Amino acid sequence: MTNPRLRIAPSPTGYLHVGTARTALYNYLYARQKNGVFVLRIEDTDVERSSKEMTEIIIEGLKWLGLNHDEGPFYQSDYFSHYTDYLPQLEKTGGIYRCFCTPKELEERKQNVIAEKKAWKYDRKCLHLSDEEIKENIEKKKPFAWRVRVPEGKTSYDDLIHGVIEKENSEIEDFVIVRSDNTPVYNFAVVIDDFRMKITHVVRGDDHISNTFKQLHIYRLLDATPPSFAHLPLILDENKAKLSKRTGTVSVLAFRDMGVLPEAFVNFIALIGWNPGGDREIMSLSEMTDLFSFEKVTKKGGVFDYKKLEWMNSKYITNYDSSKLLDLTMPFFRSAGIETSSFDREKLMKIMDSVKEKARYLKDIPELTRFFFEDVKTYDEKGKAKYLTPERIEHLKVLKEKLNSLKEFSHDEIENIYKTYAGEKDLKGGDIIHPTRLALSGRTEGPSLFLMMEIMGKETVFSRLTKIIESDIL
RNA sequence: GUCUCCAUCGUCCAGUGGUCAGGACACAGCCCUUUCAAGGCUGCGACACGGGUUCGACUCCCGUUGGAGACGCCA
Repeated sequence: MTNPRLRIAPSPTGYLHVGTARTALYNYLYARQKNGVFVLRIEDTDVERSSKEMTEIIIEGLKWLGLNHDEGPFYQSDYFSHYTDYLPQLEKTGGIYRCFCTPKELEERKQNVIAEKKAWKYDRKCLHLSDEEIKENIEKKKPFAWRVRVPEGKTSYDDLIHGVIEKENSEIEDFVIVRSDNTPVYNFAVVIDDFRMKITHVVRGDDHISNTFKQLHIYRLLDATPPSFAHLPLILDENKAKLSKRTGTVSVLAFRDMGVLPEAFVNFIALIGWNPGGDREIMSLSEMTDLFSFEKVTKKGGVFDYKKLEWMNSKYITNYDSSKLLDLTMPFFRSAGIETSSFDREKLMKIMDSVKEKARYLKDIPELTRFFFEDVKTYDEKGKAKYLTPERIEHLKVLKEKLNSLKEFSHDEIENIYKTYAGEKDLKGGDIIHPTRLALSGRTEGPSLFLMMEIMGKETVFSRLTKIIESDIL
């Protein structure tokens, strides 16, 4: 067998949906694993709802995730004529027919049927038109759509995830493939595209299972071998309904903008509906590529658990390369209004390292590190009462003197001063550490104090200590 | 309403006839500690129900119930 060809075919809706991202991921993993080709195709046959910007957002999202495509992007709207080119061929088979019913007529008949509490399906009115009637309608230039005539019998296929799925043809209506304005409908465009692009595996959401039966009939009329299908379980919201814009964050780029690392996001969504077996959870894209298989994809829809994403993201941040982390965090400093230019890169990386394991999102980092960059303006109220007692400020005075004698203002040296002083005065470390931290950062929590002092440097440490010692802050 | 899919802790997954039903997130407690985190330990917590098949069912079959999805000249 030749190398597989897979595709992701999003419709430009203004954002890259989390579900689409995961579908893209599984397509990508399989294509890469089998040395296949991953195609990007934009399904914009609904011209009114599509735009260039929307398409770019999707491409940007895919790029952020690192799911690079090999071919495309192709735009369905560029190929409108291709679809209708197949019409004569299809007509010859007798498998399609013209439908002159107007949307309005259809709607009326549909309502009548529903009123009787019956299931609506196209009533085949136009299938029974005589040749003369058809001719007459055409001469009168009455607009028409093309419908597929679904034959008697059953339609079935072997889904890579669900196994054999079967449906009575009587349950499938004669569906439209070309609108009366001569544009193709989704189900038709998809089949023609997949056929022309020689797609071998169609991997998409569960919600397309019912479309699959219709598409199978088009393949039949085309006399083409259908691709393999894999229908993925849906990603659900807390209410176990299909994740939608209404019920949760659905845009992939929104996660980027809150400071989720792409690797963490990919890892997380991969695990909704798939697992290589066993207890493995943290995996890179290339590891997943080796491990992926459709057999291991779950059938059950999975809830998008923000808490677990948060955990996974913090884990990734902790283990991330400091330099890369810094680059990705810069925009967040900017939007937090923090000026970082007075620090060199080495120092900035140290700052990153000091808070790496505390941040859940990149957007947390500016607030976690603000005091490194700006003077302390406010001091934690509770901390002030608790730690900045006169007695403790006395300690700070002495400590400041001792620090002054230091040749090297480093973590270890500073620690030595504090430990020794605490021992001499029979104090607990916290008795001098907490007041110092508060004086230097205005806060009661933060990075390890001695490390913090080393990063800040002697000058800043002294000026901030002085401010506390000399002011009547109490 | 019709059709299709699905069914293990609150959530994400392991499990493919014999397991004390395992891990992770979340939650609770304890430990560590220089605060906050992180980390370590412990706890809480599930095979939807009813029939079969079998020496034996979470695992196989049927049904019930429940949930979801699709029923457009949207994609």
